[in-house]
Amino acid sequence: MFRTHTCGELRMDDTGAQVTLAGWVQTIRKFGAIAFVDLRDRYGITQLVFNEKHNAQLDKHPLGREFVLQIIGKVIERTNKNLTIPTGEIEIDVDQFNILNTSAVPPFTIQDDTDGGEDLRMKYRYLDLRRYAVKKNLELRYSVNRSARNYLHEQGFMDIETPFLIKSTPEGARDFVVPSRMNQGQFYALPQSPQTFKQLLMVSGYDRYYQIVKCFRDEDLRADRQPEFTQIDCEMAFVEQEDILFMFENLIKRIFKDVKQIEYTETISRMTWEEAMWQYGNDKPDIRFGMEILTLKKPDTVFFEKKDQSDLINNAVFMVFDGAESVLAIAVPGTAGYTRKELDELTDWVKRPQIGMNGLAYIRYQADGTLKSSIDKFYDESRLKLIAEASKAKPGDLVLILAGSEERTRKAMSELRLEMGQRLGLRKKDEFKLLWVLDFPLFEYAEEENRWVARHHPFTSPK
RNA sequence: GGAUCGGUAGUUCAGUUGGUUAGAAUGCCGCCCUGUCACGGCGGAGGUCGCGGGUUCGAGUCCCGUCCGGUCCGCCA
Repeated sequence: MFRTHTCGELRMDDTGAQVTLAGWVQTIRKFGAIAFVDLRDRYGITQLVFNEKHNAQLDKHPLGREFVLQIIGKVIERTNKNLTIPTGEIEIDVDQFNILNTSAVPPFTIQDDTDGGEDLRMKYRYLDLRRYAVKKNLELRYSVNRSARNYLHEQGFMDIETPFLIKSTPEGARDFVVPSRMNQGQFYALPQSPQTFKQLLMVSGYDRYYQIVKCFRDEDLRADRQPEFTQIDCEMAFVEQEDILFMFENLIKRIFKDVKQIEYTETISRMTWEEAMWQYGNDKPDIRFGMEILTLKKPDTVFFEKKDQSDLINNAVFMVFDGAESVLAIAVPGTAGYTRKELDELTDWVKRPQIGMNGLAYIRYQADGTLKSSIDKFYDESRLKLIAEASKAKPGDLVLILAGSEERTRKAMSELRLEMGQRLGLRKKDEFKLLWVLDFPLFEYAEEENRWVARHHPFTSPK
């Protein structure tokens, strides 16, 4: 047998057994005549012990990191146990070893906290994939995939493959294109999603379809966005909105349960796209903390139906607010004591090109109930108090105000809110809250056309 | 396409106002070490400071150009 066990499975119960292992050399620790070698494979790490009897062979063929070895030896109990790894109570007293392949010195360390930058790790992807942290990510992905497939299968969904070389079906993004050999000068497009095919399937009566499928969009990258990505694509026929929400709410809960052993029992809360943008300036808001946005001013043209509170800031002859399309505020709890230096630093933060604001106004709602602000010249204390209270500030809180164009200001305020939430430790990594943002367009009856028409939000509205 | 930050040892980075021989950590090599597991100790090698031009007595440092990479905007949903 090439190997009798993996490098992750031997335990105290196996002591005394003769085993054959194969794997990669993780590290070598030499002590005069004896040497410890950590042997790694996909399943774990097992410590090997080499001693004097191997010296002659090792002098001739020294080992190095990432050499591939096959060894035969006996499982023995360690005198010094390492309880931080599952195989840490045993080691292999090596009898014979065979160098299957040597290795050049790797350009970065094969460890969780590798010293390699991203570029280098991508260049040597086959080395990066050996790292535990990367392996963990692939395992997580596989686990989510399996859980979703199991659930959808149980719910009667059918996995149906759809073509990749297709006729261009414009969806908004640029198509990736593949030249056709048979039809010179003509091209296939790669699908931006299986949209038209799944509609075809619905028409044909395949009323529950799913596919975990690659999609291609020839657009520029972002840190969290790639031109090629995978989505869980589903379609149901003969259903209402509630049926769909129920089905996929349970899909998400199932994935959390299968993958992370987390029972998410509460009903997933819901919010319309409009509410999300109004309260948080973001279509994927972090609702683990408050600090909701107060709209002091908004342009008439904007999508929102709610009214702004412009009466709170009007008639002050303050050009920054008067000349701005939108004025937004948030109340940051317990930070009225921020020093001038801290506020200047925050101002610089919103002026960064990534945020792109011209400045930041603030109101300190001090613990004693008095108010101080950077806009004292334009608003007396009673008006400041009205603004602060409209933003739900309490004594001890700090109100931050941004002004500018609607789109940029709302986006900047969303970023500022997240940043302040981060600084105050309100965005706890181990806490999560699921939320439906229902961004499906609302429908309106158009008299003149005698039909229902979708009221799109800005992202899907035609140019 | 635009803005912005970066590029120095195998790797991750520091390098002051332009000034002597460009440093640290880690990795690598050698010697020592029989219980390590981030082993330890001693010693050593390792540099086209992305590239091209300019300013200067003198450039890793300043200026111009160019290439590459990150982030954001545009774009995408």
